[in-house]
Amino acid sequence: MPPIRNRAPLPVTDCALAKAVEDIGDRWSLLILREAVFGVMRYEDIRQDLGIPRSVLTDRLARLTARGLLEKQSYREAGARRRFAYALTAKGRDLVVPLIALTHWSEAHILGGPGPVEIVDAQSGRPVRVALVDEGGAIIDPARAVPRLRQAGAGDPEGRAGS
Amino acid sequence: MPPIRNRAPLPVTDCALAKAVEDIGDRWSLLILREAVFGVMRYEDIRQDLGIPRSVLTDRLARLTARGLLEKQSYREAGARRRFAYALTAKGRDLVVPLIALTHWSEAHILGGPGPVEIVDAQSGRPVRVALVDEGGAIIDPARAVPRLRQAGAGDPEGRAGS
DNA sequence: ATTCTGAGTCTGTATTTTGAACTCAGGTGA
DNA sequence: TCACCTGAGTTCAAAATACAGACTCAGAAT
Repeated sequence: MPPIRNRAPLPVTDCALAKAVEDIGDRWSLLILREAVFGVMRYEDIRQDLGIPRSVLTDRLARLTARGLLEKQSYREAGARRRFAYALTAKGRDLVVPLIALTHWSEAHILGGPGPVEIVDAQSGRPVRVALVDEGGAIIDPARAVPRLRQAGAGDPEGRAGS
Repeated sequence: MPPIRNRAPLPVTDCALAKAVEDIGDRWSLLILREAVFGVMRYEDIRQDLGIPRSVLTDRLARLTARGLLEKQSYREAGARRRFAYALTAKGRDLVVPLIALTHWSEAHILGGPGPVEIVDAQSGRPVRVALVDEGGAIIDPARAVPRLRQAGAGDPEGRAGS
């Protein structure tokens, strides 16, 4: 008899995750952002890396730009024509943490082992991973993380996670 | 003059993120998983919380079950008919870290402030956040995280992040 | 003047999503 | 026993998206 609840403590419309999904909840956006993280920032390069249809890429770049994750820059290399690059904004750059988290999850549960790319600290060169930490910086086991309503002063009116 | 690269260091087909996107890269899957984290595990309940069309919900539950993120359990409460619950598997439960990371990102960059739900350590009751940590447990600034190919022994043939 | 390339646009077809109606089984109340 | 209700889907037509491929257009290079 699992802890089944029949209603979430919060309408989905107010949910931060739902807003995030509007920005990046489709088959291509996260992959486009990953390209940008790797420094692949031009239309043709992205298209060939991903094999994404042109019309979809055009649309996604426009959407990601409109939402403030990418910024379209035009630049000119010596003796070449003007070209464009879609660079990560601060908002887009901050997505690296969720991106790394998802990648590690996929390596653990889909690939079944470490993938060919790892994330390291540029300073020390040592690999980094994603963890839950409390205010003091102590690492918390994800199984102990539970959601709680911020508003009400009550102790635990809602929000016990399934884990 | 940004560090533009014209090819990613790894074909997208080999990319862990691409596999993850196959599982959860659409408008509904993450929201369904969030429901499950909150303990909302039944077809009708999820449907009403999310406002998702029935045919899509049926399809997504089947897909998430087939991919091993959810498990369809049938159970019977006293004097009621047999019903079904879609419970998180270990694989699904481990998605809470990316989910929390995305939620925090959305609060920071879309909502513009803390949302109504926070994640706390069930033991201490203190809020937790997502961070990059190195092997020693020290917290690393995301701006210092860079991708690197695992295979080749070379120092830094590829993979400088845009940040 | 012709060719090439990057960055799109356009078009016609295939897939998905949506919303609404319909099904079906188990249980309840009369 | 019969009519009714509810949960968990299935079915269907219409609308929205995705896709592949051809086409456009401007600036350089030959």
